[in-house]
Amino acid sequence: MSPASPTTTARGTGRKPSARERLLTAADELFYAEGVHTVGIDRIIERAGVAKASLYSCFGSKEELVRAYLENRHQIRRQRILAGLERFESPRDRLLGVFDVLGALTATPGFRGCPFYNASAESVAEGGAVEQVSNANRAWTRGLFTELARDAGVPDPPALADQLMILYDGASVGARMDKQPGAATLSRQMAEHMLNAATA
Amino acid sequence: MSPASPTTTARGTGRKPSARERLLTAADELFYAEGVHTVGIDRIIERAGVAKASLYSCFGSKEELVRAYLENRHQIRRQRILAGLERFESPRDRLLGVFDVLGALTATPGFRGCPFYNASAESVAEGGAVEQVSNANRAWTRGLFTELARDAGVPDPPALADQLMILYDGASVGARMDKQPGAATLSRQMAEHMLNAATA
DNA sequence: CCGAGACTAGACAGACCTGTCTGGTATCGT
DNA sequence: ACGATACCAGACAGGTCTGTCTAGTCTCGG
Repeated sequence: MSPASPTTTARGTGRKPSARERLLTAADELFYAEGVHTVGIDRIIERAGVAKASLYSCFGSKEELVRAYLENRHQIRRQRILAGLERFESPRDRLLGVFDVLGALTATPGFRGCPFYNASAESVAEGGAVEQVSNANRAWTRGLFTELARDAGVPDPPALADQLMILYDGASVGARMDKQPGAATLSRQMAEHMLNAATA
Repeated sequence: MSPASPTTTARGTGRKPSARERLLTAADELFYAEGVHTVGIDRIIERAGVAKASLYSCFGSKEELVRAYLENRHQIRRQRILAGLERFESPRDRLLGVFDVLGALTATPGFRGCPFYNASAESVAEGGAVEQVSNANRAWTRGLFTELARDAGVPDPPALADQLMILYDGASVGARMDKQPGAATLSRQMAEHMLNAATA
């Protein structure tokens, strides 16, 4: 099924971006900015400067391209969060630091909400690629919160993780709909509050 | 969600639902279940048992039909929240009661998240009908929270309203993505917590 | 009875969609 | 030199989309 796919970096170690890489970056920009359903194949291959046959040779179908787009987003977010957490030392700061990263994320120009939720709102298929990757990303985030809560010495880490998920989602939605990144700092304060309540 | 939608220009309001009403209920069901972009005009007129010319005679364009769908949703949600709040007497219970209504909402079969956010995630237009109605609905919800917070004697009502918006959004997203309505009761607990913190 | 308004049925145009296919070009390892 | 591989350019098929248009039916007030 996978046609010998060098997932991230193709051959020449950063020299010329391969068709697959150009396709993926073009898809990332367009899909996130306008939605996976709205953007057609032609728009993507035009921006990537790639022939249509190459797209179908690399990905097989549009749905698989959408899956690759979301998986790429997942990996990037994962790395960004983990990298952002490195500067904190205490488990408590690391837990709250997730909301700092989210705050930086929502403040970037072109922020348009959670790509997984956005794609999910457009998708029709019940168990399709969108739902799979969304669930995986969600499970990872919840697992991270649980782990960080455990490190912070919280008595019931999964319970706090559920609360933090609500704050995380709420901040993401608020930043998109209200077009102001204040929601993230607010949710950070609320997370701190819930953390204090959970440890006390 | 709720059938029996009173439309604005319904003529006799007597017995047979007019073409406009049938159109609106069909659009409501299909748009919410599958997305405003995914569902085409043909699906709607087929379900409504209405000719295509009647649709364009009533609404003029698909975008206006989407606007009517969202405005209808806004009115219904507004009435449902206000009706659900009547049984509470103390301002404090009324404020938290919003999350009870949300909990009942997310527990209904076929719940698929916030219709405004879903439509917004699909829409391309920047200042189109979707964005207008979404902003109106959002402003109303925030205003309601602010008013209820003021009634509850909170020192800074808008600040608490912003926090409650995050919880409200987070519960809506969580209930949709995790397919379980537990997020609403959880967010209610968190709202109670923030309310206590704000009054203290 | 008659005419206006609401409605139905469906063909049609023009655009866009995904996906396939043919054919041509360039680069690279051997 | 030579094949393999990767890639580009674009025509094409078959479908769906919104929106318009013609033509006929039904109902009701005056």
